Amino acid sequence: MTTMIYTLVALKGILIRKIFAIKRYISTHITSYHTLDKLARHNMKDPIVNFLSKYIELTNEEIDILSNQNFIQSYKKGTILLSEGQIAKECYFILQGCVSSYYLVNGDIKITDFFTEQQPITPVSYTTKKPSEYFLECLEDCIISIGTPESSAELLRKLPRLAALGSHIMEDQLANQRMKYDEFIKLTPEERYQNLQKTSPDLLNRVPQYLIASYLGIKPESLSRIRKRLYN
Amino acid sequence: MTTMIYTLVALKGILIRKIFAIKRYISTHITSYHTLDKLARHNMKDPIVNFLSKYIELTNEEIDILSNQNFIQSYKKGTILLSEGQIAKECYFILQGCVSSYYLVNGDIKITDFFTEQQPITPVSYTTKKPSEYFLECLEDCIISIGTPESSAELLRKLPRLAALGSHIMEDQLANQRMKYDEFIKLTPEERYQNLQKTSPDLLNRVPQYLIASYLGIKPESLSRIRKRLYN
DNA sequence: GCTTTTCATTGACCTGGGTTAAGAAATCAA
DNA sequence: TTGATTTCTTAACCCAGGTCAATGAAAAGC
Repeated sequence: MTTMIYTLVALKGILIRKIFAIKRYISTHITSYHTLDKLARHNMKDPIVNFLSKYIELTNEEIDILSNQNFIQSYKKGTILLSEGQIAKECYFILQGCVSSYYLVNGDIKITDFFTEQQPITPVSYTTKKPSEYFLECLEDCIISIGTPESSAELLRKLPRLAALGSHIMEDQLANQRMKYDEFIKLTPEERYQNLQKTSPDLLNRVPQYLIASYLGIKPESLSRIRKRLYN
Repeated sequence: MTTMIYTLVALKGILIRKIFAIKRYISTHITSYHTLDKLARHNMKDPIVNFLSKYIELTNEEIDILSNQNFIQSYKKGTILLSEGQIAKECYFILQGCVSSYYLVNGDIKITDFFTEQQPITPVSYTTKKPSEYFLECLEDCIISIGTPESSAELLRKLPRLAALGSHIMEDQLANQRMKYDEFIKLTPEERYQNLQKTSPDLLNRVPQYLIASYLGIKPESLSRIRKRLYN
């Protein structure tokens, strides 16, 4: 029940119906115009509708309510959204940019996930209220919709129909998590790299290779060798 | 929503209020008395109450309804509950015994999970209605409570209060799955073995070592060497 | 009981990834 | 543009785990 609400938080602030609204926001909050360009390039519009339409159809009224709930933040590349030991007070939905989650074990980084546009991030620490064991860090300048327990409760009060969504989304996340684990078990690092090339080639271009290596469970040098091997 | 119901299926048939009931059942369905002994040894009683009490308190009336819904099956060691390519029509709750889930990749087994007493099994294929990619197999003689979509729907009709449970359980499962993945990423095979010794020493005694090895992501020979290394 | 099959261990050798260190290439800042 | 920093590649060497094969030990079948 709690998580049902919590995952919904991720949806709270997301409704941006026109790209103009985004542009307006950016011009007042962001110095760099890089991000603006990217937004235009990616032809980003109505991210919430895209996301929610996977699960449910929204009435215009509901869309309005959602869009009025927006709390959007922008972060510079390198910003740490959540640190080890800290208790997460927010959850996120990425409108633009890329965020990584990683453990710091014996001084080096172990990437467990990359999150990009239209992905919700619900830190374990957010639901458990215990200190986080991992970090969340912006790998690019980001525009992110923020959710809190209060805001999600309020949203649920206004749109009780969304309650059913929570478990749908949870279901998807569980399936994803299972797939990730199973794939990791089944494949060699080399196969995992090839898999990544197929499933998310974009990541390989926007994320530094040494982070990709970490994500694949190997060292950057090994990834170099694998790439060399594959190109022959 | 669907999974909320589906996970509940796992709870459907579980209510066995007295060990006598189990014994009665066993004596009519199982030839070997091994299992009976084990039940007595493990002091097994009210498994459903144990399990559900983690999430909710049940009234006597509810307990009665649950116990009337029981559909319990026994399986011989080696029985395959679900095969690759098959669409799962049931989900399970283990009353007694041990079940493994594994992929068959290039002819050899990759264990992803062991399930034992009081654990629910909801195959991915059961929720997605697509052919399963992995197997479920009894590693011991098992007594298992079976759930189906129909039975879960019926149960939910009678005990709508249980609906809230679904997402709780899902939440737990998601957290577990995440932990498993993260641990796999962070630890070496040797560390994973030591971890297993700590967290579930029982498994090491009841499951053959070559399956443990597979679960740890290594070959039996390597596990032998690791054990040798650790004992010096 | 005996036989057969399954499981665990050991040894010799191979291989892919880790480690270290150096240099090249790309990115960033001024 | 230039210099500094970050990221990527290469090479040499090491080591844990994989592979193959042989041997025991333990279970399972009959």
